[in-house]
Amino acid sequence: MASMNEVAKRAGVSIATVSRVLNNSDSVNEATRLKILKAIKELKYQPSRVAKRLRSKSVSSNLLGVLIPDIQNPFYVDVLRGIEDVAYRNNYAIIMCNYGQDEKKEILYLDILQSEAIDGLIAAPVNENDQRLKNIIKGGLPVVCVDRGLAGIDVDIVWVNNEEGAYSAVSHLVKSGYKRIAYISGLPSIPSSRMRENGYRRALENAGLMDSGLIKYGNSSYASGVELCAELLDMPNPPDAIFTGNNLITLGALETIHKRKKQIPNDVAIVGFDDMFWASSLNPPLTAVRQPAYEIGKRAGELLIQRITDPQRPCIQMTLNAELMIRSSC
Amino acid sequence: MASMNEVAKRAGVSIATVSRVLNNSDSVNEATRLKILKAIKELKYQPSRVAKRLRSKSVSSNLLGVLIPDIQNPFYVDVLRGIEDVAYRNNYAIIMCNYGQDEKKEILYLDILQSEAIDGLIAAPVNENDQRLKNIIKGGLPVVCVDRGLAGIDVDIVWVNNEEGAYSAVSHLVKSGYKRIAYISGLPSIPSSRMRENGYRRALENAGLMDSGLIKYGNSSYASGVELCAELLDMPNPPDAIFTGNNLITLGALETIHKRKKQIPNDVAIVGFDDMFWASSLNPPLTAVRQPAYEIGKRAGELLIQRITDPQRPCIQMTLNAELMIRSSC
DNA sequence: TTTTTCTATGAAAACGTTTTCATTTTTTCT
DNA sequence: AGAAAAAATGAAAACGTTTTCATAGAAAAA
Repeated sequence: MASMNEVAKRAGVSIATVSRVLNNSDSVNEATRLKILKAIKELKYQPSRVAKRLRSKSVSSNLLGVLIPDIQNPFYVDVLRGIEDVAYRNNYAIIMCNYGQDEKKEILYLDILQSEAIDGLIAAPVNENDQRLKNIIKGGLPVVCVDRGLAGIDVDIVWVNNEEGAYSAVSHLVKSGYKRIAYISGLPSIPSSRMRENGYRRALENAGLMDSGLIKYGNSSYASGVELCAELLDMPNPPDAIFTGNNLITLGALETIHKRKKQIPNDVAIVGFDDMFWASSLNPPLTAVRQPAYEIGKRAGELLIQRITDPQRPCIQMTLNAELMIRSSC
Repeated sequence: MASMNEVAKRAGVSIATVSRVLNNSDSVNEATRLKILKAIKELKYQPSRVAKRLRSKSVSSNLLGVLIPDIQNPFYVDVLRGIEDVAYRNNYAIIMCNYGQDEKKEILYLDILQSEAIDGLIAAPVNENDQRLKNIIKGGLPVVCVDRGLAGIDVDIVWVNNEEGAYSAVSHLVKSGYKRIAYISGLPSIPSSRMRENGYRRALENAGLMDSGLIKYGNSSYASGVELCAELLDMPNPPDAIFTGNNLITLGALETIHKRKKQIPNDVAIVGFDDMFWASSLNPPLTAVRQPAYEIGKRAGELLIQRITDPQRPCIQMTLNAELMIRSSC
């Protein structure tokens, strides 16, 4: 790879001038500009983003970090797509960090990201007390949270109204006549799990149907959906409907229900948090709370780039709408 | 962030010595080693991966590129997971590049990756003649291909036997008595699309059932599955079974079939290339050719790290097994 | 014409490492 | 004891940029 030095030599100028035309930061004579451009083309010169990043904290080095708990969850894949679209449009590359809801791994990734001198970070933190991330934010790195907030610190965030989304889903079950409505929760340490539980509780308490014995807490995984759904179905008095706390839990629960040859919604109804684009091809077509995942990612990306260019901008909490997609699983 | 200089000062040594204990590359007195370690701890010093990368081409700077055509395709998500697992275990960070099967975007990402001075690259190239990628390989960057090969150049690759996988799937349809078996292909410029078509043809020719009018070519997307399946169903003499070229096409085709209230497999059977972990919860449980996607990623990651440490190692073509998962969609 | 202001450019420092080379001190060998 | 070898360390260059500072010449103002 040709370096700036070689370009400078070939054009018969100093690297300073080359840098100037590259960033057209300063006045340079048109003739020399052309010479330099020519040399650049001839040498197929590509500036080193690494050197640029090392040299100047001030100027953007065009690297973003994305820290997510579970790439296997289609929700985060869509968020990532949204981020990637805006990143690419702005010539940012993305370091993707999938920490698997493992706090140790999250910390290590945060260290790596700092060490890589990223310009900004989009993160769904392991929980709302994530001290390491808070410190990083205090340290001045532009950060936007997605899906999960951070307690006691001002930070940009893009998410949906989880409580409201859960409330509408469970209310819909209530209206449909279900009486024993269970909730398979994700990790309670994750704020969204608790917000969704709150919505679930509110709906059931309004209807006088609340029964804490019908709440199962898991670790947000597919496997947890499989197992906890089995536990529910094994109860002496099993639920007649299940509200699942996320995508993967939903698919796990479906797996169990089908394995047991139960009919949906006759034997047991199900509505999930998180829609999937193939939800209408599931058996049966799944009723689900749709989060605008792609848009969450896109908005987060936009906010981040804004913050990078203007670190003083006041923080924004952007709450998008969650929408109940009614199909035939309840 | 503390730099090596500050550590050196606090420990009362030169940066050279600090570097030496960090990489324990050279003999250093135990007492000074301890002093330095203490200073590092006190300052919470983290070496800059950027500076490291800039300085030494020779030593690994622990950054990998992953270039994939479509992050929305669950197959690539699993491949990515596999890569990420081994990358993380080896302290590599990953720059994720999702080029959306867009050649321009792929080239731009390749430029960026070079400019970021990555240590190695795992790529599913846009097609087998990808000149830019070939040049990069010739330039000496360690590269491993996944899922898609490269013509006329020796390169590590991990994939499955697409021809064989397709053959077994279509043979199964034949054995089940279907006579008019269609194929919805992905982009023909992608080698795997053609390999799968070859397997499809071989199975049908063996059975004397080949009819080129039953092949539809699309762009590998969900939307293409939706549309081309509709075209097939609209034929005066529609197929009684459909073999779909990938994950997304399968889901798109299912969507169309359901929208038209056709019964699977009575009205039309379907078997897809690419399994999904929720395939048994689809309507009906989907028969599909399973690629060991996670393992493909994992193996590719391992091969890449091997190649980074030993660039001379002869190239390996690793062909994993594709397995037909028989469920009830045919 | 003389002074002042621009315009155009280069030299050199800085970013944070690794690595080579040189030097001093210590150890080991005759 | 003297020579040779080994151990421990530092100075400085290098990686490829950006950016500050200085300066020469040209244009504009006096």
